[in-house]
Amino acid sequence: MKRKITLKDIARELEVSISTVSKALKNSEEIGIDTKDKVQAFAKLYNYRPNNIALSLKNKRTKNIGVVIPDIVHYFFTTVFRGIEQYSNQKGYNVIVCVSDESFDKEVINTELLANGSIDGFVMSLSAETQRKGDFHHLLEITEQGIPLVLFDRVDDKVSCDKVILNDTEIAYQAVKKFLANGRKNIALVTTESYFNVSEKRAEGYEEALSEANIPARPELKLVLPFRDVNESEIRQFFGTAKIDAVLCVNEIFAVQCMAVVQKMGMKIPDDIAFIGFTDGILSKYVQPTLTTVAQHGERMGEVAAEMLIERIEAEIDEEKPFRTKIVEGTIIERESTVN
Amino acid sequence: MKRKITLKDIARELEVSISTVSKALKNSEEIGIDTKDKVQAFAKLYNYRPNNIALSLKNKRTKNIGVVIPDIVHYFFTTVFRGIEQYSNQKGYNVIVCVSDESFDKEVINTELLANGSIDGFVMSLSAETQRKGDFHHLLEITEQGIPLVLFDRVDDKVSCDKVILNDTEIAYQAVKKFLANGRKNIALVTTESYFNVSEKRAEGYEEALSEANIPARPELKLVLPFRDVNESEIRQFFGTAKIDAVLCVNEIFAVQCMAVVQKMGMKIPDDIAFIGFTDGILSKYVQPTLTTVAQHGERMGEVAAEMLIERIEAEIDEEKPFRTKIVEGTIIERESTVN
DNA sequence: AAGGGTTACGAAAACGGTTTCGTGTTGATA
DNA sequence: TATCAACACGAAACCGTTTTCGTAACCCTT
Repeated sequence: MKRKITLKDIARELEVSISTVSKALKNSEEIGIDTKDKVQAFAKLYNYRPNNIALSLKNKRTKNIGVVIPDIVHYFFTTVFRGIEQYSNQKGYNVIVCVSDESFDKEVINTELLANGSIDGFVMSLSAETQRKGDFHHLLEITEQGIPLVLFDRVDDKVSCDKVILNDTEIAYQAVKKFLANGRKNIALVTTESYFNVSEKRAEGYEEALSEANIPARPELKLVLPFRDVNESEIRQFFGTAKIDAVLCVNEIFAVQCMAVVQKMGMKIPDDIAFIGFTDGILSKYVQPTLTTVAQHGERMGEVAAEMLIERIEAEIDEEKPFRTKIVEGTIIERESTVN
Repeated sequence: MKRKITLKDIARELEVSISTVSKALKNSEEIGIDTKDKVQAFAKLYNYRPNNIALSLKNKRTKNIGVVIPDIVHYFFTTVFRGIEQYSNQKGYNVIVCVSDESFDKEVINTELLANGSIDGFVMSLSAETQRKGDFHHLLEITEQGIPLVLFDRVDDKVSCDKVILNDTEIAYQAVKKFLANGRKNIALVTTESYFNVSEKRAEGYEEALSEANIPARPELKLVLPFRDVNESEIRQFFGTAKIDAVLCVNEIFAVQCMAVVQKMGMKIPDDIAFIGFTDGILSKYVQPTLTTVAQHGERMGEVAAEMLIERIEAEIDEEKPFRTKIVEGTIIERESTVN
């Protein structure tokens, strides 16, 4: 087993001081050419690499960024993560991921742990529980310590930091307009509990488009599904009761589940009923019929978030930049569930 | 902005030495009760937390584990990652993820970077390119340095370390047996390039089951698809040429793509043709008809991998344990694509 | 009163680097 | 020959901890 070699080892072996070795390896002008050659050759031979931890301690920067997300087995978050990881890596940063699992406590514990020197900044998306409780003290602690923080997708106005979000309201509005342009009138919304800011905003876009078309909002056209363990009978009852010819779902899973139910009920997609979902994941592409969805461009969001974060990390200390909110524009990808 | 407080700050403020503060916070017997109270109260008030980096340097352990996987936007790897993350977190470890993106170079760069002190051990799955090249020098370097390494799923015999794999051969064998028991005779295999050890092993199971049933292997029943960008016409031609009544696919995407094609060609699933895939992801559950698949229990694999890794990390230095290979048993989840 | 054992704390080294600030040696200059 | 840069290198501080070891101060013993 070859132990890792340190500056001290090289210094001892070559009978020079540690500082000389350090400088020689950085090609400092201070060191004579012979010594430099000797040190560099030795270092190369023994494959010397500086210890990251020692560097971090000295430089007070770890070149690590912390990513805290509610869930990793979830297409959207996964793509955002990829964006973050790619951009960060390319900029020389590593990524430490913590999954909050939609739990407030886990989110708090993870952030506090990482905040003690392990990372230079955070990219986060709030857990469901955090959004429901509206308790952001842990984020306040982070920002008060001067640790840069970027929130994406699941954000909250009460937290002041950089943010990256989708134009949720606008794109939901556009989706409904598309239904309307298609002659659909009875447009339903399938959504989650309202404490999710994104669902809320998508609902706003939905209502806006309807009211603009002078279609009164009808509560019986709105179905709120639980976050997990959706049961089919609820869906069946919803579509059995009201007359519906178009459905906007706030995610692709809801859309696919609803499509399966209405198909079993004998309706034809998109002739009798059209669907648009959010999250352009694999499901949307492969389900039958293929689903028209709003591509949220997760990878792009991740890139943007990482870019903003690293910019802050590397900014001069007292460069008092105001917080920005960047908006990534969704794209409606048309597939079989709407064209007819 | 509240700067992070250090031992030195507390020591200065309370006019005691740094060592006293350190000991007082650890409730050392050495320190008088009054001093302890005073220090602890002060530390609590100012929310003192030890700096992780300094601890890492001192202790020579980071409590970080490195995870290097080929792809993150991929159901199987994502679930494994979740398993790793959950187990590690619960054991007090954080997880640094690097995505090799199926590239050998990225894999090498990432591992070398992390190996310089950033992590206490690795969990990895080999990139496609690494498997194709058969070059494992970077892994050798890691293990030679005494850094624990656990490989999962995409492993190789030439690397000596702990491993976690699926019983690929056996479960593929069982899947084919299931087809046979169902009266199917013309059983196709849809697979990837052979340098993937898992595909290779699944193919072995497939062939074993056939030869056991005295069915000669027919090369025209084997379709090799590229890793990405599958084009439909190739699939169409395959199913148009040979008479096939059952298909084993080495992943769910292939299965879903093939199912879509054969359905368009007018075949009925599962009456005319049955399908079994690997990777029990969301696609399998939601596609029409739902797909019978081999659940690879990614989360379990991740847990097992993390457990083995942490065990090694925390083992006494010279505890010469032999390397182990743990096998996670797949489960065939029956759905509509096979029952009839 | 000298010796011995606690008690309660501090000094310093160590982890592995970087960097500032000397300083001894050399050669050139006056 | 005395002076002075320039050169080439080393000592030491520092980052924030932990931990070993040393040692004042006190009390108790005889």
